Amino acid sequence: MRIGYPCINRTLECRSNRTFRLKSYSDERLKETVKNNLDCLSKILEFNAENNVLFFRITSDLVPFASHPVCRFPWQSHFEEKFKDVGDFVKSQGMRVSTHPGQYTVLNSRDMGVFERSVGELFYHCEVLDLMGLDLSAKVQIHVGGVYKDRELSRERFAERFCKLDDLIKRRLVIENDEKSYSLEDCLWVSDQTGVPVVFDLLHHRLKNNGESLKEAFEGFIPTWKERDGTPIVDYSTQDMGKRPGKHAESIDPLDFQEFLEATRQFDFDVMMEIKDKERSALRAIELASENVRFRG
DNA sequence: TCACGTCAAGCAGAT
DNA sequence: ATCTGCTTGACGTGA
Repeated sequence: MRIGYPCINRTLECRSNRTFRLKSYSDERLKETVKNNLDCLSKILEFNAENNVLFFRITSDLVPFASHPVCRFPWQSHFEEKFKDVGDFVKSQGMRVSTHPGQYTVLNSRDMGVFERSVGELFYHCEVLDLMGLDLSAKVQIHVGGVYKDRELSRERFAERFCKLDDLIKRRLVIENDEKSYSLEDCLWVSDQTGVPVVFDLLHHRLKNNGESLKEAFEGFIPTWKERDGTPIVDYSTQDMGKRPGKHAESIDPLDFQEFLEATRQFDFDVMMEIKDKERSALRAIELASENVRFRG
């Protein structure tokens, strides 16, 4: 079991998700921002290594506007060495990284323009992981997408679109259950049609499910991960009490996390701690999990 | 230096 | 019809 956190480190001064306005785009601006972001990513990964954090989600803003037509600069070749260095460090530490393209990536959209832009965005995320020289356990995680008043038809459209994707994308893509539209059951259906692995999001599952126990849920999604996909991934978070359902808690609830570990102890998986205070809760989770024999840290 | 309106993009659900 | 939230605040103009 590896434990990690998404995108931002609040202890360090630097940020790997610096961006700028589209209107102020220039190749120079892009170069400067990407250099900053990659340097900071290195610092975050070094921090993680020192603290036994072996899992990390890389921000989608690493290369701002990478999939936008305005960006013609060959950032791939310009930063080739740097990407490779980051990837070498990840590998040397036995770490795993993932990415999570945003809400605008909708593979099953009825609008072909949206679909095509989504493919471009997925291509960018995969390119970053490829440039780092990482194996196929470095995943790109998205939701199934829109419902358009017909969930079955729309999840079917996702499956059809997925099958036609370039293998470069297909081999890294994984889908995650969400709290409104597509439950674990829907994701497993899509996985059955396509072979895509399923990330299990605990908070989303608590908000939208089909009555499965935690054990049944794990027995469902774990087998969707094949050897080359690496260890199955779980997004762990808890509800921010008193706030809108689905809002992530400010910090880890140690008791809930320990209960969760206990309830799932027969399974091997990596955990992304989706908690607002980022690395702080990840470090606490690692402490708690260290008492558990499964933890590789 | 700071306040605050706006920021590439889609969709669903609430207001 | 308009606003809010998503993984989430930060950019950048104007005073």
